[in-house]
Amino acid sequence: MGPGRQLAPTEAAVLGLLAYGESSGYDLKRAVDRSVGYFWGPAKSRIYTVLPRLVELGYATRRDVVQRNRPNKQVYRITRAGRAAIREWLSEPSGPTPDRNPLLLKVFFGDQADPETVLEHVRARRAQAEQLKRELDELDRAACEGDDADYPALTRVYGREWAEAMIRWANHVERELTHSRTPKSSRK
Amino acid sequence: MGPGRQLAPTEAAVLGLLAYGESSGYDLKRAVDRSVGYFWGPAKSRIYTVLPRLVELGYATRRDVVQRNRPNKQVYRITRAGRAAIREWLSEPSGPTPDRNPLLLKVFFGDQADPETVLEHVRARRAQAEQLKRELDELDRAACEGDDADYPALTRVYGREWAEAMIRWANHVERELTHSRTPKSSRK
DNA sequence: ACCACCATGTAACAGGTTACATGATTAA
DNA sequence: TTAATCATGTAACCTGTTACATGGTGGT
Repeated sequence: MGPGRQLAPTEAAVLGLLAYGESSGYDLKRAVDRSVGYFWGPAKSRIYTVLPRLVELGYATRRDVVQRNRPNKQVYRITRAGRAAIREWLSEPSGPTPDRNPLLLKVFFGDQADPETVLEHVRARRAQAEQLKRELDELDRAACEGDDADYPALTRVYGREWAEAMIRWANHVERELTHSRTPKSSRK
Repeated sequence: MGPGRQLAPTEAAVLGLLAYGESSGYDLKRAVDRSVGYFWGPAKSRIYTVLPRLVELGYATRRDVVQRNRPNKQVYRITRAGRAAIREWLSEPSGPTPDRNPLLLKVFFGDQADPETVLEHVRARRAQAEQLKRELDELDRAACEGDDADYPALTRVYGREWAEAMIRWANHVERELTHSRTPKSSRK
């Protein structure tokens, strides 16, 4: 038994979903897209790579399901060790923020291009944020289960908060970069 | 001359900083930390790896600087092709959002641990956000140059907006998860 | 006839991290 | 004497991506 090097995020995501019931790689890919997809969206190939790994580690078992009229499946089921592994992972601190924002990099060096270029990037990102809000509304409607602590709902609230911050910022950038070519430092 | 496969973010960051004047890997590491560090912070080894690459691509030149009383340097200077490469990179759309938020993953699966665990993560993140705000204030004070379009300042505004969204969200989570163990769905 | 969905995987590559290795000078 | 700063790099590893490969079934 692996004494326990800790879980990578995708491993944790897959294992976490597996905790709600056994499923195949194909199923998991869809489950990911419909749940954690907007803040953790691995390629399907990654899911298929991760699953045998989890079996190796003793965190899941694999079972062959024969089907007629469609391809057979490999169905995975979480083990007790697997559940322990998630709890373990959940209790470890997640490293600092995930920095890494290529858009900001482009804005930072914006003086090496013309303002229009930067504006396009920012507007595109704002459109994405608006799209995200719509998707979150969709998810809210689809979920709508709960009373007690609804954790997925909390992540949707985050998504919305993030999207709104993004939109506010985009508007700010637009104001700064368009009409007001006047020397002005309106530090908020 | 490389016809141009496009720049990776770290390459762009290094090249972008090089545009303000020649410098060594060591200098660049510090420049990164003091400028784009809070949204793009590569390890120093990455910087040292990237620099010779940029020379290979014809985007920078390297020059040996002999020093007394301290180690010699390799000093890099951006070329005309290098400047063109940044403009090129700036004009390309940056892919969607960088999803990838391990903290949210932990929150999402929060029901597989106890609420206290989740709260600790969220509080830790809020503390980081508050720290970031302080650092941004610091940077604002240090910068304070400009009239005309001040791009770095725009990225700091983003940082602040992000931090504040994070703090609001953390407070929300705290309210939801602490005293109110009551079945309630206060969809904002 | 064609496309979408079901279903699984491999191979090549990219982009990054940590840890290791070295060594002089200067300030406390 | 001990630690920080200056200074550069390599090696091993991890996590992830895209593109490729295959093939039956069911709806339009």
